[in-house]
Amino acid sequence: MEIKKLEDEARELLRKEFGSQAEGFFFTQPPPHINADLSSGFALSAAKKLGKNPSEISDKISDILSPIADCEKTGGFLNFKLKKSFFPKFLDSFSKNGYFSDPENSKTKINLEFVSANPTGPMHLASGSGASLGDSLARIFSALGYKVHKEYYINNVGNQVKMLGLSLKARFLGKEVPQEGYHGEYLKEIAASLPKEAENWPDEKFGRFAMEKIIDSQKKDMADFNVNFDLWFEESSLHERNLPAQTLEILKSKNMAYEKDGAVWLGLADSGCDDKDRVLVKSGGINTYFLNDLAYHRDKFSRGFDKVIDIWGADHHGYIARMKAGLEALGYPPESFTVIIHQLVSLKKEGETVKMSKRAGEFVTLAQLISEAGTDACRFFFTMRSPKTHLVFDIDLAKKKSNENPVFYVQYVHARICSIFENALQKGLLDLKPDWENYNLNEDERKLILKVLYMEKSVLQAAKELSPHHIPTYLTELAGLFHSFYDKHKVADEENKQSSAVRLAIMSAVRLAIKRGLDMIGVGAPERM
RNA sequence: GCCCCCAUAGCUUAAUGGAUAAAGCAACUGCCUUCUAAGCAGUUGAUCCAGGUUCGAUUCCUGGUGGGGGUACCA
Repeated sequence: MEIKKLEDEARELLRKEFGSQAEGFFFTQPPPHINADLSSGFALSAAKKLGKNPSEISDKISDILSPIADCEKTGGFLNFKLKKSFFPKFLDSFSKNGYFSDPENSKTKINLEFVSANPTGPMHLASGSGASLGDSLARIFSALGYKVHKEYYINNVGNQVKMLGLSLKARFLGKEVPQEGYHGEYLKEIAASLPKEAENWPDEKFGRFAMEKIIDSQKKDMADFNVNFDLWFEESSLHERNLPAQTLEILKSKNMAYEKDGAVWLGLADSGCDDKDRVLVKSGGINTYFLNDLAYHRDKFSRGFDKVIDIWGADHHGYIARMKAGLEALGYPPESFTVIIHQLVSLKKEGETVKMSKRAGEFVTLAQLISEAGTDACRFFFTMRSPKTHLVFDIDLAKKKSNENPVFYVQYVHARICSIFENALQKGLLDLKPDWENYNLNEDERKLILKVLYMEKSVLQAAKELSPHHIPTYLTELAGLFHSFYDKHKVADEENKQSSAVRLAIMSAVRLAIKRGLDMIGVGAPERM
């Protein structure tokens, strides 16, 4: 990552003058009206701490960094122009595989759990939102060199399975589905696929049958959505290994758990970790979901992950304090467990906001959405938004006017550049070597290269904030620059081999940036559109 | 009641405390004999309110207003 290298170099040089304050130095992208390659507000921000005036600091920096770039003061800001030799060096470096990868990161093993929808019905919009977020984050972390493991938790034990079985049985027998059962149409279809001898089945077998069918369809949905998990973890495997009971023993041995009113509680209120104590085992002797969840997360840590990240919908945010506190009680440092909350998706259909509830049976499934709008458009649409935004998904817009989705604007760049290279091949321009020393980049060429250079900022920011939306934002900006460039400048031009060679090198980098960016959000880069 | 999230253009959304707030859609005006018009160039248009911190606030803090979510011996 070349900006990072430049910053490291700069800090090294600045350390002699500014000591540890130099660590706060970094480059930013200059605003559009400033004609520069890199900017820094360091002189302004460090002035107070250093006890010097910004102008004085700027002069020093300008001197010190002159081996790297030419510096100019504008107000309190420093604006740099990179040396000519930087550009071919950067393009070459960018073209290498693993450009964003840092060997240091490969030491960190990350477990990312997301979606984990209940196996009681088809996936719907919220699952799509969680899947886009989780999978994109995993891809971004991988690109940065981290070891990432994607996991899906299947809650295949408990009362909901029983209810599912009873609901299926009722459908099978043509009877009324229980009030608190599952009323969706999908159980009718599953009932139709039951064998005849099912009339003699015990209730549990109906539950298992329904769940298997549903899990299969969920796996298919995820595959269709370009999301592939490393592990589909079944809750039942926790119980087979007696892990919840072991977890409870550990908590008891640490004097964190106590009995009251016939139930077992985890003491959290006294420590201030949570606002009240929470039940681990109900008075009937049944584990709460909380205890099973603690056991599950203990299992994740025992598999050797340094960082465990969960992605939950906003309706579970009240659960965070409890989980964090519980894991801390089990001895895991708080920073090793992170929960990302993504806001709920509401649905707009024919101008009205539709409430989604599985039990009411009224929802738009992910499968429907994929078949109507396409995986690429859906994933781009979901990933464009920050997880914090309360997304209103307009289903009619997604269906009817899918070509308004910016994903096509970005993909079109890839297709167009592929076309340019085909054209260049026909004209025999592909073997030309750019003569960088004798070529002066025009403003548009320079801007385009710089935009590719700045891609690392977006990738790093997405990873740091656990927010992949910086990638689509970046890609849309890069696409804008490209389309404008394309319209203005001919790339494969037999009349001008010198510029052709340089521009083809630039196009190659732009195409790669688009390809890598789309790949980070699980979207395809078509060669033709 | 208490806790969490959000409020930017007509709509959907961007903007590590920085410089003239950025896109898409919608509306309007132009541009295909030239590497794909799923495109380009241009016009109109925005930071909920009141204080505070700061050289500098859309961004941080406090208090409002409005929306969403949570406050289970449910899963």
